Amino acid sequence: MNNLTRRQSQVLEYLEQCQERTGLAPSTREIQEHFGFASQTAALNHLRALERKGVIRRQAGKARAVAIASQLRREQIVDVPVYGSIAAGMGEAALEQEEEGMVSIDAVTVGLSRGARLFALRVRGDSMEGAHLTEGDLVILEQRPGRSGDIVAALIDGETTLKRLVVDRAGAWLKAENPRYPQLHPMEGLSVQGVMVAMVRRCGVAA
Amino acid sequence: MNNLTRRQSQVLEYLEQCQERTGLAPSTREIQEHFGFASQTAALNHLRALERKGVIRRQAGKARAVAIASQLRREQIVDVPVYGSIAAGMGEAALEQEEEGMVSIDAVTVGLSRGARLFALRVRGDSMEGAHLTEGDLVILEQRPGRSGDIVAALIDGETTLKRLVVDRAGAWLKAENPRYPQLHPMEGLSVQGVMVAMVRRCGVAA
DNA sequence: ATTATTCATGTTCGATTGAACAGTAGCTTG
DNA sequence: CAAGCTACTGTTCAATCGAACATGAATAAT
Repeated sequence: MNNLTRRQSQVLEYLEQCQERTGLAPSTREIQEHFGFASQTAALNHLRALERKGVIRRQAGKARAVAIASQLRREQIVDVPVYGSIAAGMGEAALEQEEEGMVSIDAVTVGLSRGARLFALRVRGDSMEGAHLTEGDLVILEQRPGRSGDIVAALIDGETTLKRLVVDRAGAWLKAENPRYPQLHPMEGLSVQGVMVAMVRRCGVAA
Repeated sequence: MNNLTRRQSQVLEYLEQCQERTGLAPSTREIQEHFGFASQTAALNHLRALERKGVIRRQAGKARAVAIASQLRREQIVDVPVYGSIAAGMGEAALEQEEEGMVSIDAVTVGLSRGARLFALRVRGDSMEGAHLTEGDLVILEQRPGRSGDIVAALIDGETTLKRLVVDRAGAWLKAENPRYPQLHPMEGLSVQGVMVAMVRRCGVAA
């Protein structure tokens, strides 16, 4: 795969750098200037060599028409906003506000359709330990109605928590995946804010 | 944020579409043709409007110099190759071959430095349940020597497994985070293939 | 020794392209 | 009703830019 000459690697690296910084591919003359070539043809030849080796793709005649193959092959990436840990009284409006950061991940590995409204919450406490969720885990949820057995972020009697949703003859209620926590049967109402579709854990110094 | 007119949204959508398909921003004349404008100025004005509203960034005079702001703000994204589940006798060479797919995730949320050599493995079995890892979880590992307490993929007596690394007076050994599994004390040697730095779980129909 | 490849210079050509200028029309706001 | 914004048309200009051609030199492969 890496049968590139030193110069070609340098040019490729410069291309990646440009696209990360400016979102834009450089023109042949910009490449020329960056490497101190006396001729623009030198840059053009390197681009042609990289294209021949399949590392980049170009479109004849068009300006700055350089795309890095590895980034095109990549699956679509979704940006998921992270709202703090689960807070009481979190409504639709509140979701828009308390943005804490972003997670970007490719759509395929988390198995979600583009267009789905997503958000993420950080797990607090150990009430879902039985479902292998622990303090600090980042749960990605989709805003849609939940089915029995789903892990959901739900608003129950004015407070929002992450629990497993159970629907049976007794109606809908929430079950903590930890024997030390009680089942939650709604007094007034239960509204599902989102259904867990994926999870990301970051291991710091110690897991 | 979304104080865009209908046309402006359409143009923005077209820009995103172009960059996803070709990795390239369209020229004003391509925008003109796509929307059936009779004048190229119409496209240019829409770009100017989008820039004024902060949705895109442009560079005066340069061809196709359109970058979508939300994608520039995004953190660097790393591509991690996924090798199947943990197989026996997996060496450096084997790593290069049995590629199964790719995970793309932003570098910040998994907390890893760019340049680190990364790979991912799918967890098989329940020997690490105590560390909240379960069947099907995708563990992201960095190729570097492990420290005591790290969860590592290690080659021990010719077989590779995912376990917690413990280094004490008795030397280095592996500990399963599940009381039903034995501790692994190496007979011949123990070589750490990678240290767990993050984990991604995908929830299918049922979690 | 010959050939191919890489890396480079110097120049020219024509197409692509952003930008500017001069208008027209509809629609909303004060 | 004037002012301002959106949404265009039609035209011109000059800078940008890819591409081609001629040429040369160093290195690796055959």
